[in-house]
Amino acid sequence: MPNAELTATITDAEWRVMRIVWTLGEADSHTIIDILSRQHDWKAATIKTLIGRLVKKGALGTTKDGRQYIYHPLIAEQAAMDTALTTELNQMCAMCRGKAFVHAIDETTLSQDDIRTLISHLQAKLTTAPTAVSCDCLPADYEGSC
Amino acid sequence: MPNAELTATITDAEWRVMRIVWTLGEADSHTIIDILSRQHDWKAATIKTLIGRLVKKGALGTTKDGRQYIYHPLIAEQAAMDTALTTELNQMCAMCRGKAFVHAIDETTLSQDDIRTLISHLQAKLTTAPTAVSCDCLPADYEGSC
DNA sequence: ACTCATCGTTTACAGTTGTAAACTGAATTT
DNA sequence: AAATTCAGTTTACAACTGTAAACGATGAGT
Repeated sequence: MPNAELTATITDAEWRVMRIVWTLGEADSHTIIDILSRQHDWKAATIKTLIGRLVKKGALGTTKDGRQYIYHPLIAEQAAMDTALTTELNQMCAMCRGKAFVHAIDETTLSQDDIRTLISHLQAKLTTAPTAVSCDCLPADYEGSC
Repeated sequence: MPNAELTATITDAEWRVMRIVWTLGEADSHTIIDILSRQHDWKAATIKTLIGRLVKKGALGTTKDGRQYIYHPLIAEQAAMDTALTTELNQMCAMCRGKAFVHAIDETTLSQDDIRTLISHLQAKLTTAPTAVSCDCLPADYEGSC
């Protein structure tokens, strides 16, 4: 059950490895290398490096299986995604986040269920939402807006 | 009018600089350094480096004003945010993006107008949305789901 | 004219990331 | 037992990042 708190961050390339292991639940390096060396054109050595780094930073755990290891996630996929997205958003101007969401949602394929969930969360939010969100890019003694 | 297509990416630290210039519309280095050296505890030299890199990579333009420069954005803030968010999302499993949105929206303060816009976009999307979005983490010949 | 304060540019340097070859030890084959 | 084959580990290396000191030119004050 993956749930550890990750110290380091997972890089873009490492993210590809995690997606394979998250989806399969667990995988040996042969499988990971087989899939990734086709998806991208990465050499086996490259993928081995990424796996090694993920183990070292605590994102993947290992179970010995004879000569080789079986890798499994130590962090949950949804939690990693949530954190990555929130971190990205928090870096942006608070005032502009809403429009960024609109754009992202327009660009993303979502299931009917996801859309209904989103609508209901948004409707609930509406009752307590502020009239406006102000720009937080400047210290208090400067004024301005995006 | 900022609109250029950016070749390189803007890093986290550089993003802080851009937010100042985006918000003020234009700024001299003294202003940028004044604000940022307080927000973080960056030395003036650090901020100068970041400004220089942003000019070199085409994110900031300059206008000479006597001995110094006035910096102005060459790329639009909303476009940069949209791209950053979409890029981040596209790196994740398609099946899990909806839940990531739900989490992000729960965590983000949005204005009533933003929420209404989001709801209306979502309602429009609902009519053509698929029943489910499947996992795209593996090649076709492997099966599996997040 | 000389000195001082600046502003922008150069140089610095360690850590991270992408990309991969080389090596090492154990298991499998002959 | 020797040779071969992998799986994992070490080493490599350039580019990018965060962080900053040092330097050089130019305008301002004396």
